[in-house]
Amino acid sequence: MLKSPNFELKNMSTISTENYLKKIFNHNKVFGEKINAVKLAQELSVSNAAISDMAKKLSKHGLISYEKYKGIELTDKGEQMALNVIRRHRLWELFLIKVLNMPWSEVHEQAEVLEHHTSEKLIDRIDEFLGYPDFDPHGHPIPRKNGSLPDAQYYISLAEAVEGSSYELMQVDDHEKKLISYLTKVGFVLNTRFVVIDKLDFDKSYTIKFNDTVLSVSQKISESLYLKEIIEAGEKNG
Amino acid sequence: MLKSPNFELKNMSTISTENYLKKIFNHNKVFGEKINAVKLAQELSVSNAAISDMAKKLSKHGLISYEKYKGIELTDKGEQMALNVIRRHRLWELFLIKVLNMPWSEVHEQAEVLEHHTSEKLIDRIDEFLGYPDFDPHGHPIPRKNGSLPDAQYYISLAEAVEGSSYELMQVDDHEKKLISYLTKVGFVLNTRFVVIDKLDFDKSYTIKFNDTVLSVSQKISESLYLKEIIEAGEKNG
DNA sequence: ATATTTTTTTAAGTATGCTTAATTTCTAAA
DNA sequence: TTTAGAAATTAAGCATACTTAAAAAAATAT
Ligand SMILES: [Mn+2]
Ligand SMILES: [Mn+2]
Ligand SMILES: [Mn+2]
Ligand SMILES: [Mn+2]
Repeated sequence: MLKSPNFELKNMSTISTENYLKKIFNHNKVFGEKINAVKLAQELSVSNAAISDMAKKLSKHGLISYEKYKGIELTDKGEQMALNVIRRHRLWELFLIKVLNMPWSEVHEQAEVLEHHTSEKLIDRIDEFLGYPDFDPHGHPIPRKNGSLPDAQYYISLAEAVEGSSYELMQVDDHEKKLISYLTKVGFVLNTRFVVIDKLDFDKSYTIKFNDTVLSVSQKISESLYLKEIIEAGEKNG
Repeated sequence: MLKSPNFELKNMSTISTENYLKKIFNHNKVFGEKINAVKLAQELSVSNAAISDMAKKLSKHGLISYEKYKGIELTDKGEQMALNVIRRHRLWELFLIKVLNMPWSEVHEQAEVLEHHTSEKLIDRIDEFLGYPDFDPHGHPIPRKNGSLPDAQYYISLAEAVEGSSYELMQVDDHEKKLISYLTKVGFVLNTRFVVIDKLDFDKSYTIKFNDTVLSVSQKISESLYLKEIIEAGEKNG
């Protein structure tokens, strides 16, 4: 009997593949289109050659469909796997913050690791412990056990906010550790309600007020903060 | 400038090395002597050649001292690393059981993975959450952050117990998932108090009674159960 | 239609951590 | 003290997941 050839269709769930699937999924979610190979390489900080290799493997295992020069897309199977990793990631994030009081700024990094090392039974326990939550601490929806996603909430970014209106901070991009540290330090955390006092054309910065704090927010930061407008009692939407 | 040679003295903390260090430490703890290479290979289910390779690496990094044909021993540095892994393992076990209600029988396996993927900050939070416990759910001491070990408690195994005496179940070997499932099923869990009713010379099995349950325990199982004798009020030890 | 640029693949090589098979080194028993 | 048998090492190879450099393929611009 011959030695088995390069690789048969086994598990195919490694840390690397899980991270590839997640990136492909997220790009599609955010931009509504397939990710192309060069972009994926940049996002994952690997060479184009690495993408080429990996794309072959993922295709062979039926996790992506890849037409070269056209982009990479998840199959249903690949999407289910991606959702599962994202589920583990977001449940961990919430758990680390809510239960273990880890700082908001450190939680993403640790979840990025734990997401690959968590059995189904363990993640179910965490889910149960948290009361089957729908959103993670950054406001992102947590995929359910069955693979469905809670209704996405479409927030506007602070960069789209209007002077004089009131908002609640609902979501923050979680990949910039320093940003999250900063927001925590100044007390501008999730669910904080604030008013936009001023919008400076000069540098596109915003001046906002929450509690008794007046804060100037640069354009760059304003693009990472997502808000829900607060309609005051008595006002009518329309 | 030349490409860096085979390997410089970098981190040297990988899943593999952590598991090697743990095994070396535990053997020494249990048997009071260095582990020899062949034994280590068996324990880790790898070939002797793999041990040879890895022993070279661990030595080069100052984590073990290895005299061939004489055995492998941890250096102080290696021992601190081992204790750290064991700390993470045991804290996770306790956390998974106490906080997340995972079944006793599944906890070891999951901890075996998580121990390699837990930042210092996270494990400190878990430690704090649990109130800086001294013992894990199998009765084993949990190394402290500073590397010290709570005073080991020396229990006797059921195989050494005496007919007619009362005991409390204090510790169970955690590597046999099936054993732990079984004990849980029959209700013979940690801290159960029981009386040894009978000791059969025929097959070295024990008959014990706890609550209203009478249980026959085979020799093999009896060797994995560790007990503390209960001195009844009024009795005197001596 | 042809040329340029971008995208993609191939080829060769690295590191980790294993394997089996062959060989060497050492211990211990006769 | 020779020697059989452990114990340990070396050699060659595999799998994963990367790298750089070179080549090929397709898209785009002229
Ligand atoms: Mn995150
Ligand atoms: Mn990750
Ligand atoms: Mn354990
Ligand atoms: Mn382990």
